[in-house]
Amino acid sequence: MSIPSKFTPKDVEQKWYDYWTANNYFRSTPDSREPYTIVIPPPNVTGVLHMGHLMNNTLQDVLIRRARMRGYNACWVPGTDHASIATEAKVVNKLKSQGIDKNEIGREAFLEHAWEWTHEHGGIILDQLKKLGCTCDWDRAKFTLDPEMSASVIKIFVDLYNKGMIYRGFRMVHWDPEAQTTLSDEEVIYEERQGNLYHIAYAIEGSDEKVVVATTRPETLFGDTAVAIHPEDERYLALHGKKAIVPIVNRVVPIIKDAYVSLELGTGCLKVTPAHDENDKALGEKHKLDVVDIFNPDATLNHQGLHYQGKDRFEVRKAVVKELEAAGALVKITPHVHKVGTSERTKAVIEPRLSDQWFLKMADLAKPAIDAVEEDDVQLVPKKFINTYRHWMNNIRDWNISRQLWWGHQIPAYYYGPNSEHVVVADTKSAALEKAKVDSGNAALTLDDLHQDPDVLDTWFSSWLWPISVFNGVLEPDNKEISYYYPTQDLVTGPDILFFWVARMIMSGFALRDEKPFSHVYLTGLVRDGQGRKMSKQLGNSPDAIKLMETYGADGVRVGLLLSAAAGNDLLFDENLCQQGKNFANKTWNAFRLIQQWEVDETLETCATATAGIDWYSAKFQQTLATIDDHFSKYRISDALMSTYRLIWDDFCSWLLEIVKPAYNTGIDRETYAKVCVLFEDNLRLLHPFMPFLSEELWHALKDRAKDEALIVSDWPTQKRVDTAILDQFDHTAALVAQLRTVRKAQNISFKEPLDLVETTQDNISLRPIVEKLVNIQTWDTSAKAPEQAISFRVNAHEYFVPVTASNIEEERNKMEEELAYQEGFLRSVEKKLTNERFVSNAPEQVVAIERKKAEDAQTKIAALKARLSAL
RNA sequence: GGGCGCUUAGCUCAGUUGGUUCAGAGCACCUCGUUUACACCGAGGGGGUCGGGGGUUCGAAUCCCUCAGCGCCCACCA
Repeated sequence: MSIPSKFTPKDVEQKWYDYWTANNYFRSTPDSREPYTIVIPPPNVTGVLHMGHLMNNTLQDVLIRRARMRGYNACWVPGTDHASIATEAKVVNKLKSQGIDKNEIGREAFLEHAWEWTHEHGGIILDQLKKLGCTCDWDRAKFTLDPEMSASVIKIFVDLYNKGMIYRGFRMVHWDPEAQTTLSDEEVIYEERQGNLYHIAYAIEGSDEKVVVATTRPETLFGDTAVAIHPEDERYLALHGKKAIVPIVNRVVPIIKDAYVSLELGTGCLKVTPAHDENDKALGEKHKLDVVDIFNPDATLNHQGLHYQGKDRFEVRKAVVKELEAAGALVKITPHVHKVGTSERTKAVIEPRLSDQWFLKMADLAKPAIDAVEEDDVQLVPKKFINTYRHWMNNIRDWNISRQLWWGHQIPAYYYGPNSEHVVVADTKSAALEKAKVDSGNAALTLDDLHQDPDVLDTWFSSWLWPISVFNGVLEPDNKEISYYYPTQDLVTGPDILFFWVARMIMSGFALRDEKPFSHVYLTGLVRDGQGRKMSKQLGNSPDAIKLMETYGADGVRVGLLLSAAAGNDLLFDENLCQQGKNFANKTWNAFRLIQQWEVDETLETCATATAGIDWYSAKFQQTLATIDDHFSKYRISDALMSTYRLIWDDFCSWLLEIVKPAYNTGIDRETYAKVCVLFEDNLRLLHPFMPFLSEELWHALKDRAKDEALIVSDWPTQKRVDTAILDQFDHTAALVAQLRTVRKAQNISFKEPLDLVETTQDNISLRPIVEKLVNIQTWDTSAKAPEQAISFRVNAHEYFVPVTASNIEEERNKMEEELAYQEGFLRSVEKKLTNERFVSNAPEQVVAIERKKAEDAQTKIAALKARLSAL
């Protein structure tokens, strides 16, 4: 026997992955089968595998593998995302470390660096997915900046612009001073922070009076162009019609009256900075106030900041407070907790800023996307996310899609005219020129007169087309691929990008194809550490995915992740679960070793024990298969795995193999051996989606089984009628075996010493040979006469006795008395219910009958116990 | 501030419509075990008044109210 007792994943993982690849098993092309499609949530091109990816992609692979086995044309489309802001930030940092400034080298040179970086780090993450066993159709791998993908993005922009859905607007937007770009609403994360409320006195023009405003941002006073009060605020009636003087800048500004101002908050008096606050901007427009922008793009102050020009906003805040204090204008500072918007990517504090940006109108897009989810055309798993989704969609705002970045799809808008005041939007610059000539009536325009908008599109503006663009459905809406694969079946992703991505894909699906992009959205939970903290690089609590796979094997890690991954529930990652996965691999491996070493003896007949065991397990398998299929249909993947786990570990290994196992030095009959092998193979089929490497290895290693196909493309078992009678019988048998083992243990009788068993009730169980073998029964007397000195126990309605010597009688008596007391108590409680008039008259007959039966049984037991006790 | 969700064994979680099969699973724990697949194992076992309180009902982990704790999403409030 040369098979090692431990399964070593390293030896087989690469081998089988190469084998699958060589045989093109992941490849999908349209054919007559029904498609089953998943598009991968494209990871950042320069990213590395983290726990979330492991989780996500394991789930997708499980679904894809099972679909493939069930005869679907399974297609899993992989790819990567250019991740505009994230990648650009990385490249900027890299250049900075080399002393290179992005703006000095210019756009083209910068993009060269970005591409270099992309080629250097790009695709690593896809290779890591291969290690995990992911069966993506790699020939289909897409990158959001691929020419075809980019052309799709540009075409959609142009189309939507022509339909009037994309417009350019001067708006207050979220500005990330670190990345120096605008962000969409979704990219801003609000954090609660401890700050201060600064009470500052503004002088009233032509008087010695002062008015006190409260602000969290004193540094913005340079942009103040008004002071606002509530028109009916009795405290400030005297201020009506007066003007205030902004300290430090000594700007005279009007005191405006607006009901927007709250009487309760702060001092009831508000400084108005239209350039740097959305509400103030609204006030400013209403009251025709000046707009004074005080910031540079990096959030240092510009010339409006006077002597603070060039200094950072937070530095200025402190300095301004000091200056105000020195001038006696600072009334007081009170602690104040407020929400601060930060950039999702750079974590920088967001600055509201007025600027020209491109927006996509969302309201009309949202309608069909809301209906689809409401009507379950697109199912969210788990369902609870529907509330969040609905709320967001119903309150959707226009999407700011332009970014002041270079890495991405440059907006196909071209400006011309003396002050670049005219704009045309077209797929190409030359097309734009033709349009501009028509628009302007100036045929003399040349390409040099046109200047393309320097901004790029939000990364999600390419991602939202993903399920369509990966099949080239934008450029060729009727091509064979998109017609066949779209809509896809399942999408597996995290709830953190429900709005960023999922909702927008649903919208684009209906907008572009009048059809949902997928039928189910499986939203995984966040992977957290043992203390419930989010896994992150900063905390250093995220295990190295590759190392994890090296330690536990890819199969072990897959199992470890899946075991505690109910949809939508955060999962507290615990390496012990990977260990459990590894142990399970080893257990299955050893089941194989056992079967493998059996020698077939052609002279042997099939014995009754083996037949009973195989009949039972066949039924058990069918029953479990139905359970597993049901779990899958409800996307309860970890339950499906747990059912598989218990089927193999408990039912197959602990019961069936022990039942059919031949005695030492004897062979096994041909039929039993063959049947066990078939059952083992069926187990492997169920196991394969979860543990692809181990199962494929064993599938091929099983002796005497000629196979011309790989497990990965074998058939998922089909459900047959379940023989429930044999399952009931087995439950009885298993309970009897357990009882007899307990007796052995209690009486300290070794397994080698055969037991005699007496039963007073006629036991017709057909699985009796199993009991005889597993607990070594010598005689089984059904004479219905209880022996004098014996241990007794019941299994269901049957009473059994094991004759013993006098030594343990006293213990047995105590046990019986305890049992008697329990049964009498139980009987009392049931009778109490039955004598309750209201219960008997109100409860359904069936329920009452059950209680009556319980009482009857208890009475029988009590009578028997009393008889036994007196006989002892 | 608004909305949603969670609280069941030491840990992570199942518990569909209130009622046989409802108080469960896995891990952990305890006891015993070299019977030649596996100690990454086997056999057996202990453990929860289902967050607190109240209500509806013949009957509640399950429905209602309330309190407490936790989490998530949304919101421009100085």
